[in-house]
Amino acid sequence: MCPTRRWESGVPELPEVETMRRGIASAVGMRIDQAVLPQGRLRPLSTTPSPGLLAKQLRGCVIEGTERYGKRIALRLSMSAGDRQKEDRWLVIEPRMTGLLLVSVPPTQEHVRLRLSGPTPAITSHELLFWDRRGLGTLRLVNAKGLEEICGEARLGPDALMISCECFRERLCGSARAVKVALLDQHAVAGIGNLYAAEMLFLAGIDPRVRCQQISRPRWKRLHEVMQAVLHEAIELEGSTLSDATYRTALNEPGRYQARHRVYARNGQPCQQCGTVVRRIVQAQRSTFFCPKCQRR
DNA sequence: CGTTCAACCTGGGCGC
DNA sequence: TGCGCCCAGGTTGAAC
Repeated sequence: MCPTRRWESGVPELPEVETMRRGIASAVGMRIDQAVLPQGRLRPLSTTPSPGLLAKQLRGCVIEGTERYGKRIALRLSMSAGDRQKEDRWLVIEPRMTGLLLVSVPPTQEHVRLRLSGPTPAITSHELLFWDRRGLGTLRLVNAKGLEEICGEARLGPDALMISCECFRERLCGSARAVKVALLDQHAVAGIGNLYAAEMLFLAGIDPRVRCQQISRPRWKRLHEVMQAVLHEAIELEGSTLSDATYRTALNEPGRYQARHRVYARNGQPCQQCGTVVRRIVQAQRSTFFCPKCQRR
């Protein structure tokens, strides 16, 4: 395998989505005066028949708060005063591969603002933008029951940042699957994607091919610790941006956790800990990166 | 139960 | 220089 090949993606996983959620805090308390949705994008709008209707339903709603469920963001919306009899709704945003949430940046002395059109979205004041280059992301407007159906525990496992060590182990330890594959299962634990799975397994010293059943209790404890440490550190550094075409913060800036990557996309390069060449294998049709010496069965 | 595969997409890398 | 194929990965759903 050519070591120079760039396995760069940098898609929104838990740290990136949490950074987006924190980044749009300025929109909380604001009313949606107008929603403009592109026609023919944002594919599976299962609970909202068309972008036009969704735009109509959003108009007048007040953004009351933001929540995150794994890799999804839910904006809690209340109806405007005239519609007070209606129940709260949630706009559930799933960025998937290339979805971005951006807020307008109040102009300051340091900014030169050029309003342009083209491949990047033009940002104007007091706007919240969802921009998705590849159009795989989804927006769904649901009530409390709908939120439970798509983000509840029947659908998503406990959030990786919140889950206790015991619960984490119990949900995974009986599985015959390779631990790397199991970590990506959002029904088991929500929020982990391909990049952070590789990083946490490296730090825990666990071979990604080991079956969950074969992992000892102390190693589950270690994995749980490094999982939460990695996710917290990645949130502090506002996520990972591996090429300028992918993830950005809500202020359209790159994340900084990529400087901390130990194995992801480093195949062919020496392990920073032992010098062994980092390997790339494929598990469940996804790239897995690991150090064959530091990570043991 | 677990896995494999295809589909949804675009843009960058690479072979020819 | 350029055409066309391959590939990244989150999620779903079907087939085995």
